[in-house]
Amino acid sequence: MGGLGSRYRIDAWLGCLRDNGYRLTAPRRAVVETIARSDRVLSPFEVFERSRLIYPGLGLVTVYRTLEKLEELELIQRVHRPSDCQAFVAAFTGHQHLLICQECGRVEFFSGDDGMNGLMAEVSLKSGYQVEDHWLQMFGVCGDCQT
Amino acid sequence: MGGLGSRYRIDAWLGCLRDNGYRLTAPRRAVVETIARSDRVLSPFEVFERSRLIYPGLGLVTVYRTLEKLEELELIQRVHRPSDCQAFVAAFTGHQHLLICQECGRVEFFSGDDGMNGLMAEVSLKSGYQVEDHWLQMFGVCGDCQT
DNA sequence: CATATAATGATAATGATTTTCATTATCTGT
DNA sequence: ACAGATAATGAAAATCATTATCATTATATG
Repeated sequence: MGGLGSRYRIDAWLGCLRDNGYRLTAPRRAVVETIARSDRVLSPFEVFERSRLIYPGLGLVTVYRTLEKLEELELIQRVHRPSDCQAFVAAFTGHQHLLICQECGRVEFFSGDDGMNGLMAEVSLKSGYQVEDHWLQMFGVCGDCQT
Repeated sequence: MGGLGSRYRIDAWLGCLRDNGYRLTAPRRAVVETIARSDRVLSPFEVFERSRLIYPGLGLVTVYRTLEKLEELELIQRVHRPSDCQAFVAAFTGHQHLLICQECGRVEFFSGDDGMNGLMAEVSLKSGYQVEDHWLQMFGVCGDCQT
C-alpha cells in the first residue's frame, strides 16, 4: 500500500472531511496520511506514534477524535479480533469480508458473497430470525509472515 | 432456556470446575447458574446484577474471576458485536457460527460449514494466506422481538 | 473436626478512552 | 490579504471498566 495509490486516497479522504464541514488541519492530515497509507490494522496508540513522525506536536486525544470522524464517514472501519477490537483499517467500499494476518495485522478484503445470501436465507428460515447483517472474517498468516 | 435442561448444564459446569481443581462456592454457583440459564448475551455487569439476586453478597470482582475460569474451560464464550465485545454466552461444543438478536441479545448457533471449507481453500489460494480460523456471525431480530 | 489453602470482597491501582477548557488555527466573506 | 466567527487542538482532569492487593472467610481433604 506504500506509495502507489495512497496519495489519491489521502486526497479523497481530506476532500471528504472538507465536504462534510470539517476543517483541514495539520494534526488531522497526519492521522489521515498514517491510516490511508497502511494496509495493516492499527490501534489508536499506533496511529498516534506513527502520526507523530509526521506532526510531532500531535496529541493522542486528537487521534481519537479524528478516528471517530473517519469511522463516521466510513473511510475507516474497526476490526474485531479474538484478542482486541480497538484497531482500524482503511475501509473498502461495499460489503466486504476480511482476511486478517494474525502476525502482522495485514488486512485483505474478499467478497465470496455467492453462497452467503443463500446461507442467510436458509438460517433465516430455520431460526425464525429476520437476518439483517453478517460478519465473515478469516484469520491466518500472510505470505510475508510465513517465513 | 429457562428451566428445561439448564439444571443439567449447571451441574455439568460445576462438575467441570471441580474436576479442574476449582472449589465450589456459593458466589461461584450463583454466577454459573446465571449464565448457564441464559440464552442471551450477558455483560459482566449484567451477570453481576442477576447473580446478586441469587447470592446478594457477591462482589463484581468474583464475577470477573469466574468468567475467566469458565471461558478458560470453554464453558462460555465471548461474543463480539459491532457495539461491544465484552459479553458472554454459554458455549456450544465444536466450531459453531452465531446468530445474534440485535434487540435482546439472544443467541442461536448454526453450522453451515458446508460451503465454508471450500471458501477458505479458495481464499487461501487466491491470497497466499495460510488460513487458520474463521468467524461467521449473523445479526438480526429474533422471532420474539419482531413484535 | 482440624488444617492447608483456595476463594472472596473491599479497596486501591491501572489503563484506555472522554470530557473540560483556555488557546490556536482554519475558513469565509470582504 | 485580512478580520472575525468558530472549529480544532493539546494538556490536564475525569470517567469507566477491568485488574491487582490483601486481610478475612470458606472449602475440601485427611
